[in-house]
Amino acid sequence: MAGHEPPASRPIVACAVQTPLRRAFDYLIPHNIDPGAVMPGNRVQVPFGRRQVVALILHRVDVSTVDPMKLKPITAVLDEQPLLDPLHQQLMRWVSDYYLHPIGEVYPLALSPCERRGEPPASMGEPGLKLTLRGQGLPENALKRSPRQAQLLALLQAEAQPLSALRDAGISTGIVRQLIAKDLAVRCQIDGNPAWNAGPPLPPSSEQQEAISAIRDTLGGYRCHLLDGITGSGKTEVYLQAIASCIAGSRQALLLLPEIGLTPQMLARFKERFDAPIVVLHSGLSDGERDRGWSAARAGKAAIVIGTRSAVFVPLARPGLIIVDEEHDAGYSQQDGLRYSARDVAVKRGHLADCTVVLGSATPSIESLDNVNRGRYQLLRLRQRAGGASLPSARAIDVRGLALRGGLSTEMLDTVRQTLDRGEQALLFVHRRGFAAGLQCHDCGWVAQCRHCDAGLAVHRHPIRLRCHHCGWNRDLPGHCQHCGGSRLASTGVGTEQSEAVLAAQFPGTALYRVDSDTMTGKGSRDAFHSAVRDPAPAIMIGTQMLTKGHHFPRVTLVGVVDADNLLFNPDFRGEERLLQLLYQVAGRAGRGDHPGQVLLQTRHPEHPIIARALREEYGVMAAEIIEQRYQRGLPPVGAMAVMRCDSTSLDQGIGFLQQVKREMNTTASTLIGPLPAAMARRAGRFRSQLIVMADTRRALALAMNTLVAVAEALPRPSGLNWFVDIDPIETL
DNA sequence: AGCACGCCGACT
DNA sequence: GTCGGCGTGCTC
Ligand SMILES: [Zn+2]
Ligand SMILES: [Zn+2]
Repeated sequence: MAGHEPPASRPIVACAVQTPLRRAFDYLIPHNIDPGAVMPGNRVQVPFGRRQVVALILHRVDVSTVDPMKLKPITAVLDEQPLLDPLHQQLMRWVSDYYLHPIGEVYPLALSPCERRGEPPASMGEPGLKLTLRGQGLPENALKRSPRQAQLLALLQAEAQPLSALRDAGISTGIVRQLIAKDLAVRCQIDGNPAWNAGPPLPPSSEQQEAISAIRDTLGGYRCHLLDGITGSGKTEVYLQAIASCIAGSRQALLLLPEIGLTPQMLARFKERFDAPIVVLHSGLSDGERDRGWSAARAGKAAIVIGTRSAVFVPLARPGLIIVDEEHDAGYSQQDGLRYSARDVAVKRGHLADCTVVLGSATPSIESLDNVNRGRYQLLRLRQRAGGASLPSARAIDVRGLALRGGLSTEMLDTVRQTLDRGEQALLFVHRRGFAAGLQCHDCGWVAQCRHCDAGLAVHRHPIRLRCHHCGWNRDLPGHCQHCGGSRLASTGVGTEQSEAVLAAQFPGTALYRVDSDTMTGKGSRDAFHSAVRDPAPAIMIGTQMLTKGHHFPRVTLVGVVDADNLLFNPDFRGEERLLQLLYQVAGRAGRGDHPGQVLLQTRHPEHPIIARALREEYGVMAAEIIEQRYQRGLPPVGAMAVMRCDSTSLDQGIGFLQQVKREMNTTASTLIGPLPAAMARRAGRFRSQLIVMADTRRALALAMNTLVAVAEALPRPSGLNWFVDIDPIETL
């Protein structure tokens, strides 16, 4: 079909087509399309197999390696101007190369939902309503017979209104429709506030001032700062003032947060400070909202973009500053599809686009601290808490041989009581949700197992069921042991529900909040909890890690870690780093403001080096020791690591495939470990295995991984088997 | 991943 | 007879 005319006479372009295939696809530019209109970063519609798809132009191709008879022509050019500027194309190309992910799946991450579908980019303004000429001609007291319509008319007579503002004013869409039907009003676009102003800053401490100045001095070029600031030291104020400087130079600022739940309070703080367009981008928004925010960011209309990990890919017309808050947080690492670290992409982006990058954390990652040591990042430290509040005191409770109620020792319960008696609040951290971690037969040791995973089932009370926390499978609570028939079944390990029940009985009448993924289902429950927390009355908060993320608890003076041992013997090489970060983050919730805080750790291993010293030493001292250990053991940040993972319908199939890949790799520049079954080999009915790759240098790792992927691609793929690679994996289990 | 083609079992 | 099961092969 394409071959009626000598194809070589037409120009050829390489395109990123949305497909998991790890290559670009070449297309001809037909006669009816001006080759000048086909620019890199433009979207085009192309035939692909038997269907038409949206693709992005990568570059011109002088000599295609594809059989000329197979080349097809582009169907249509979808954009007059490229949606991705050359720097952004370079970033997306880097992501594809670095993470060894198909280019056709990487490029669309820089597009909004409607752009991915091939639709025109969204217009920037907010959808709104304005009066027609006829509506403008009405007298001020018109529509008296219909008070709601009159109210809307009055609002519109003042000025055109965004639909969201009308909703807030209590005007239903029905009223809007009625005015439109009467030809008094029409839908329109309301442009955002064009001002880029910052309100007065809070007076900074000398440390904050130093940090702000250091960041300010590097604006306009690439520099990465690590803002190492203990909880309550005012990192956000540093962000605000650095951003104020950035937008004063009419460059845009991008602030990344590790999870959606942190955006509302950050946005509130930003709206208070800035009279400037702020765009929020995360997966909790509707497609339309994302489309509009995306357009505003790319057009340079948005002064500030606040978003979660995927927002690192949003095009910005004039990027000036990229901030990654809580940079140590695992939420920046995507765990499926393209396995990227938004923090690492942010740093690369800053480097390519000459932006200043700020990584902020109270517990910086080992990688970032190492980058400071190597002189790649500049360290900015905040060591004082606002208002001079003192750091919490920490103590371990040795619970060996103690009678526990709901996992709580008498000492813990007594300290909770004292805290409440002083009119203060207590926060208790339990590692698991549900009532108990497992169910075991007292007579034969049988443990209730998930049908689809190599994992035990957790006991839940509301409703009463056994539930797998890895796949969601659940069953009723058995009355008898499934192995010996005995009836003495006992729950093992404590979950949030159990501690909650004990606390409710011990402290009747005291406000008690449980925060885990079972109670924090909707947006409403989260909001309700956060407003409850601001209530100064004595209260107990109990929950999982969810409770530790970034939130402010001004009245909490006691933090209890109910089962500190849970993270103690994690075989992953990042286990200790995780534990340390968790302990310091949890402790950071205690004693803000003028009340000193205390932290209690319940443990059966009080002699464990981390438990014994954590929270007495500074985080940085403990982290330095972990870095030292990593160097001794030759683990990241020394050299580089990657994993090829496999999931399949049988374990042998996965291991066999990885073995075959390993056999065909004759590398000396890297070390291959495995293949080995994953820590939980069977999960949701799939068997997981992995091949770990370690190399002394990034370059050697990239080389090895490229070959590894090429080998795996060339191998026939057994049905039901999936493989993928994970560069800089956050866990190797 | 889609989406086709293709070749064998149980339904109108 | 054909509706449909998913094996395997291809996409510029
Ligand atoms: Zn038994
Ligand atoms: Zn399961």
